Amino acid sequence: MDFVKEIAEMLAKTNAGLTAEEISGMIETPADTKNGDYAFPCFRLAKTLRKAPPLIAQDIASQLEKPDFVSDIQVVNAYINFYVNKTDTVKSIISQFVENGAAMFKSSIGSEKVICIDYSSPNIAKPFHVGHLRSTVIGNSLKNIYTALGYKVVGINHLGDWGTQFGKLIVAYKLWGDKEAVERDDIKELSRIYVKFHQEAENKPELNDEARSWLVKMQEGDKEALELWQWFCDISMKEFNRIYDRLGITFDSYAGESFYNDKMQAAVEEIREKGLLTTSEGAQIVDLEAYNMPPCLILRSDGGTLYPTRDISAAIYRKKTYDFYKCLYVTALDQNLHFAQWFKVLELMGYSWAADSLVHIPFGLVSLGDGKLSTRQGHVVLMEDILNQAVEKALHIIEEKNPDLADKEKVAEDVGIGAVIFDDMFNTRIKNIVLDLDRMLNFDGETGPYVQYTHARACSILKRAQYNGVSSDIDYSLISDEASIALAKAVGDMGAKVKEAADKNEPYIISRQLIEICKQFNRFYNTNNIMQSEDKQKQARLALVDAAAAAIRFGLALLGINAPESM
RNA sequence: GCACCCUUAGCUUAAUGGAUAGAGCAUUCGACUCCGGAUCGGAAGGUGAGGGUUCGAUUCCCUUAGGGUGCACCA
Repeated sequence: MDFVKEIAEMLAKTNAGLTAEEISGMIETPADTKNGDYAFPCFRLAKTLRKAPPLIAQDIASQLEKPDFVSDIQVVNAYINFYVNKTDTVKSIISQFVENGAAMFKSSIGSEKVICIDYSSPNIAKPFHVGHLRSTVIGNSLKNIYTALGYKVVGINHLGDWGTQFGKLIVAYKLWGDKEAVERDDIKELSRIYVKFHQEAENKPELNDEARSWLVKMQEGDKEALELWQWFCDISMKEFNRIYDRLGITFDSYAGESFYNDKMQAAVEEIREKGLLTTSEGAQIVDLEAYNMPPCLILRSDGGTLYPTRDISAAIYRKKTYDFYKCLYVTALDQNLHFAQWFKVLELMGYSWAADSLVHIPFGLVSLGDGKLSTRQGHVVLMEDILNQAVEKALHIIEEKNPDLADKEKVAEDVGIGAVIFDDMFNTRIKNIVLDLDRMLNFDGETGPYVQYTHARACSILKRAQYNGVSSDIDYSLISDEASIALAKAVGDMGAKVKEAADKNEPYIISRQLIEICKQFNRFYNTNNIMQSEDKQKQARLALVDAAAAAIRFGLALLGINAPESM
């Protein structure tokens, strides 16, 4: 039963002068349950009804006839507060779970519309460092969230597999590289010589010229250049895949920058044909002064392509290939201007879809506290090191608290990595993050391990009770204490939170709801002894535990975090 | 210089324009002879500044201070 709808229809019959839909949008859920389950604020009616809001509330309330599912209606100042019967609240949630299982948190509102999500997109031949974590996990979570809402999602890893860094790398490899060392230490060795290149190039600018000429050779299809390029790509992908495997992340497309090499010319021609291209300081640009933005550079003065050229080509290609409803770009906030510029260029090209279907999903900067991460200066923290430390700590805690646990390594992996992922998506994306290992590896309070622990507890009860599925005849009236009701409501809210997370493109909405469910579960757990309750009541409580565990598992899965049954 | 983002408790932060600004960490006091103490309960600690719009502003607008970022041939 949709309580909001029922209440709205009831209110629409009074002299409030609003339709049920309008009222529906005005109904609030009070932060404090003392104020009821639903509330209707009457402030806005003051203008049309020409009366003080508290009097309006009194007046409207007096016209209401209390339906069965409402236990009480109270007027507090300008609010009309509705209290839903506890049994009806619990029943409406658990019966949904009995009927649909975790599918109750999903939806089909996406109706199979296609959403492309461009995320992770690391640069080949550079180490996968903590700076790549955010795009990777946020993008992956959005993919899961949209999928749960019935969208068809295409996850795209737009690899940085072309460009000047390869020219530099080839020069560096030819000067200081060692095949065996590269094969042994793979990307670390590549990274070492890449950093060395930048150090040496400061005093020997001719190295940069050499790098450019190698890039030209790559573009001309030179055999040696392309073989080295392919080799670097293979080495990098091996490392990236190792990390993606650990994070449980997959992609539907790996079409990166090199994929668009033969597609950019057409895009450039199209921009030129549409009369948008002008020459400035030797380069080909699209002037955006009319939109209060600096010009968008399309071609370098030497004719080379640039970042916007590639993104424009890719967007056109993706629209043609996938006919997306939306295309999301999960990249750092500092690329704001870049996206605004090339989105505008596409719009000026006459692609009307560009304005509302291309969306930049920015997130805040990750720093070490003493400056920006920089591959060139070798100032990085490797993703793998962070993951290893987290897993190591998890294993240590398991040895301490639960030494007899089966599959310790696997569980430590789930918990350690869960902690890192959860920490990254606990707050709004836009916040800058100063890397703080103590915080990331803290397993107490509002953290991933807390959520996993709560889930393990719930599983443990179900296991002890030899619970196998809910029976259909549950006496919902046996669940009536405040903690149980609050837990049921937190579980029941998960579906709406998934929609909210998609609307805002904010996975933290899911993290926060998980914390809410767990908090309520632990409160419920501490105030009700489930195993020792009388049989009928035990059955009802077990159903609630089952629903809570399913909701937690579902939410963690949306974030890309595993939920072990014991830990 | 121009543009974008951020500012809430010692720290990290939440709040579709609504009721007493909600949490976690740290600090401190407590809680199973009982389902997992990676837990739970309590205490203490508050919106950078100034205007405006509104019945009502942490939220919207303007000014201002502090911090971060971007702005031509890197991505």
